[in-house]
Amino acid sequence: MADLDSAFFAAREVERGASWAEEIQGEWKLEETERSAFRASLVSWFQQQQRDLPWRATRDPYAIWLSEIMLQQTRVETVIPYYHRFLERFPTVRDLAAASLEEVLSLWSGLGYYRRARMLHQAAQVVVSEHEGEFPSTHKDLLSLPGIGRYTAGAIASIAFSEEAPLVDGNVFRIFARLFSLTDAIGSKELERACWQLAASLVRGESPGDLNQALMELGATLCFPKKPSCLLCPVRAWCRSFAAGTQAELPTPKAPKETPIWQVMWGLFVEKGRVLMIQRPHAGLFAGMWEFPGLYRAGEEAISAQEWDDTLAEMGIKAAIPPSSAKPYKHILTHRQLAITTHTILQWEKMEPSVPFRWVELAHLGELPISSIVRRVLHDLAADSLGG
DNA sequence: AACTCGGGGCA
DNA sequence: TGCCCAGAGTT
Repeated sequence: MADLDSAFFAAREVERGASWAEEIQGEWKLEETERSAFRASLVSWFQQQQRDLPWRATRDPYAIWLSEIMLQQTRVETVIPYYHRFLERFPTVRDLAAASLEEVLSLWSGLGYYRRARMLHQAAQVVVSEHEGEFPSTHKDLLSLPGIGRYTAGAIASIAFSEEAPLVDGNVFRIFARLFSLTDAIGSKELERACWQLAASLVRGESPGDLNQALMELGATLCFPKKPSCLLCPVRAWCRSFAAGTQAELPTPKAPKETPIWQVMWGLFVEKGRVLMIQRPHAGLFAGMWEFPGLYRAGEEAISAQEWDDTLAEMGIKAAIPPSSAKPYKHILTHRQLAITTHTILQWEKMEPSVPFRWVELAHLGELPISSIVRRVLHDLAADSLGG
């Protein structure tokens, strides 16, 4: 394949790409002719090859905003069904602002990073109360909304309002690292500064939204983290790491972080086809989401019967029989691993929960804000209850 | 600057 | 299993 690459790729193009990249690395400055040629190649490719994604069929800033919030740290394929459900239920920002937080969290259920849904809801209410329902149209005003940071403001401003606002996401970090052979690690201040500066220098010109989306599209469809498809790349003539054959080694990965193990024990209190659920605090992990009475604790060793009893007693619950029918689950998060044990409990002595609680029918539990792992446990419980 | 915050898809 | 994904807010 390396031979095919070199045969396919003209030496003249390599030299041209290398000199352009050196110039960038030296002074963060490009000749406008080179910049224009790069933009033209990239945007032309994007306009011909772009994927048919739902949020590209609209010019509604509200819909574009919704898609960008959902796409934060979340893959396109995961977002698509959520995007359709949200727009169907909340066609306008006023509909979203008028909804309850619980309903918004319920529709967000399973998508993760639930603070996004809270801030989405808050931002919708700000748009209605302070902007008369008209979505802010400038990068500066967008930044002031909850949940809209540097990237999302750039995305909405450029895509929905054609503002020359730069944007850098995970794709763009990777592309610039390869294009300019930037060896600083992902997550480093040096790489971040360099990439935002490069993005700002490139977004000048016509169709800034297409330029920004083209960069991300390139990362998503060709410039993969592993095994990039350089033969199909519209801008490989400018790619310094392709010329050097080092594209597979970039970007430099960040040092892996530890993911400590947490023990979780949940009691599935079942009565008449219903299960007892409690609501988590409105901040922190799974904020405001519903789950089961129990406890979380850091560490490798299993939760003891004493810890279990004490925790349940504080909640105002006392089981009549010790936990039995233990069922283990493993749930991996970005920054911790949950070793979960569930116990189905059919009898109890005391049931006066001191925290927000509900008895939820196993038959229909789609209305409740729950995490993905809680959904899985409930699904298993329903299957076990109905099956035997 | 480091940490917190989900979940899933893929080699 | 490890990596990483159209990041933002808090400390």
